[in-house]
Amino acid sequence: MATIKDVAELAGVSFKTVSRVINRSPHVRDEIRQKVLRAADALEYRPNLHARHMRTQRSKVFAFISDDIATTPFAGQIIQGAQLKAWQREMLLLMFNTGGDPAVEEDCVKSALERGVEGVIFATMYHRAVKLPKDALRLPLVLVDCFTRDSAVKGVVPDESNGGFAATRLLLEKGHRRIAMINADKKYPAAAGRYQGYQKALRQFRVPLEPELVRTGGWWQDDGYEHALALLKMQQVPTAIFCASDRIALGAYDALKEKGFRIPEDISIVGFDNQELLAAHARPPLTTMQIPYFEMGSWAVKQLIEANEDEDKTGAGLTKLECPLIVRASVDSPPIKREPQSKKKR
Amino acid sequence: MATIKDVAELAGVSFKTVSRVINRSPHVRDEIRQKVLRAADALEYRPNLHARHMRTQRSKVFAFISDDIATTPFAGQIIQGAQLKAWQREMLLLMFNTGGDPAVEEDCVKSALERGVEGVIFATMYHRAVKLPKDALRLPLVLVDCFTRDSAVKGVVPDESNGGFAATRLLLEKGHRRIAMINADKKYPAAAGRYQGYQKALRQFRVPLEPELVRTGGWWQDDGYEHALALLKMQQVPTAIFCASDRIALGAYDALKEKGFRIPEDISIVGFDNQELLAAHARPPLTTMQIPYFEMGSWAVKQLIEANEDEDKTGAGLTKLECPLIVRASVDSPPIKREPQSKKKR
DNA sequence: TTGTAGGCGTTATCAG
DNA sequence: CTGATAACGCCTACAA
Repeated sequence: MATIKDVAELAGVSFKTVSRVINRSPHVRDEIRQKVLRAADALEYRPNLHARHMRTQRSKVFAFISDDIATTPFAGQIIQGAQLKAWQREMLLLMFNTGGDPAVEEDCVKSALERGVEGVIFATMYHRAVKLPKDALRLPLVLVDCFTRDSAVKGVVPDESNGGFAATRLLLEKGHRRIAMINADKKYPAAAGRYQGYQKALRQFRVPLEPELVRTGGWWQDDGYEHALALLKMQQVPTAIFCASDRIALGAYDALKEKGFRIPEDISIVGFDNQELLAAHARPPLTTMQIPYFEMGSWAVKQLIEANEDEDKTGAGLTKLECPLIVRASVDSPPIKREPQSKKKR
Repeated sequence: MATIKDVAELAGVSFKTVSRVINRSPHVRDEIRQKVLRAADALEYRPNLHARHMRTQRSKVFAFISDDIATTPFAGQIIQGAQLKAWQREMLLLMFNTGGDPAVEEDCVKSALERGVEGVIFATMYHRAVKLPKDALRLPLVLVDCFTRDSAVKGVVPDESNGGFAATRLLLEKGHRRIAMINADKKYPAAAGRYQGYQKALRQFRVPLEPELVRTGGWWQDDGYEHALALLKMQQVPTAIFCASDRIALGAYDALKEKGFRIPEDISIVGFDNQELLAAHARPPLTTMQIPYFEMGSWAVKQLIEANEDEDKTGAGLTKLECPLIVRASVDSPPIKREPQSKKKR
């Protein structure tokens, strides 16, 4: 690879002049600038960023540390959000994957330190509390989809509660009054938040919360299937179900279809996550809440960049990003009320 | 951050001795080594890899350039495979995302060059032919899930044909003789390969290929649904369907269920991709072929490392990695043959 | 507007 | 076994 000196020699100037041209210093005669540019082009010169970093202490690299990138389809969105924003500022992302192992996490931070990264994005693949690896705070740090118990670090998570609220409100606005929720265990912040939103919406519409309409279990299709089945066996079947995940919703789909209920004519369904693969291609396509993974990734990098530019913009605290409603075809008005009927399989 | 000289001073030795200790040179007295190690520890010394790189020309970084990481759930597996293998060798991955834009691809390569990466992994999110960005060949390069028309570059793709063969063979071994295939357009190497395998298996079992059993369209649930519907309308309904993707298979699921066919009692189904989210949690869980994304990522990095160690191991050519069969519950023997029945909805 | 000296933190070479 | 000196490619400070 050609160096700055090679270019200087070919252009017949000192290497410092080349340096000025490369760095867009205004103090170079235009004629000379052209000459240098031509020489650089001819030699296919590329500045060596490692060398530059040694002088400037700016590596133009962030570390992206995640717990488990492979098992969830969301990782890509966070990464892309982060990557795109970084690319705009000519920054790059160095990938680390810890598998959730604290020892590996420490090694990652160590490695990031050795490479002089200018900041760290620490991302988890589901919304949860984390313990920071040692030394993590020696660098500018932003948390994505997670938080520390003391929230002493800057971070971003989805606004679960508002999401649950919006999902439930949609159903209420359509006229539903008997709305079930199939939730996951409330030990998950996502489940707890979405449930809060559900409650709040009911309250706002003065619909009493009926505990037997709220069912709790796992995040998966099976859970949705079983709970939906139970819901369908009730004396008075709900006219709508808010599911805490798209997977739960699709499990519910299976149960409803099996029992001969039509979606959305008989029962409306709302999911959560907007997993393209599932939600957009279900029959009927699923109305759901999107989690702003892309935006969280992008937001994190933005914070890092701003903190780098403005020393005092470092700060702490948790930011919540809105979950947009994705309207598809699984929600409609409730069926017109008939004479109370004895429950039977149609 | 402490430097090698700080450590030397604290330990009361020359900085070169510290360097020796850091680099595990055997030519240091043990007593001095301990002293240096203690000093390094006390100062929390970390070698500056940029500085090291300047001397050694070894950045210990590979570039991972992908076209579109966010829209497919597979990206994470490739990345993790690559990342893990790299991590074993103390190498890191620098992420680039091109969005498929050739101009951006060039910028990525340029950027990779500036940062002195030791190799490039160029990955696409579905199996296809690519044109290499300019200058890409100035670096050791490995293609993942794609290939160049002239296959002058080293690369790795799934063995689609063998996968299609194994899927079909499973069905044949179970006793099926009337096996439909719902495929995607054969312009996709994946579709073409899987179809080849289907043909080969039939041939091997001396089952004549019936063109009306082979249906072609897109990769999605809708396609599977429509084609399955058409298949069910045939005079003689197939006893098994090999679907070129899990999404197609799940669309077929919907159609079969709607028409009252049971899986696998009436009709067996095999998919392709092993998308955990879809296949493992379908009702019934879907038997399918796994695409070795993780292995491809890992393989790519391994090649790069070996090429770095052995100049002459660079070479070209396409490697095909096996697609393992994932047995779940959607395949069984064909139903016992009855009197030919008039086709009717059950 | 241009050029020279010095140093960023390492490792390589070669004496001692 | 240990240490002085040079070099990697670039940028900063200062001088011309």
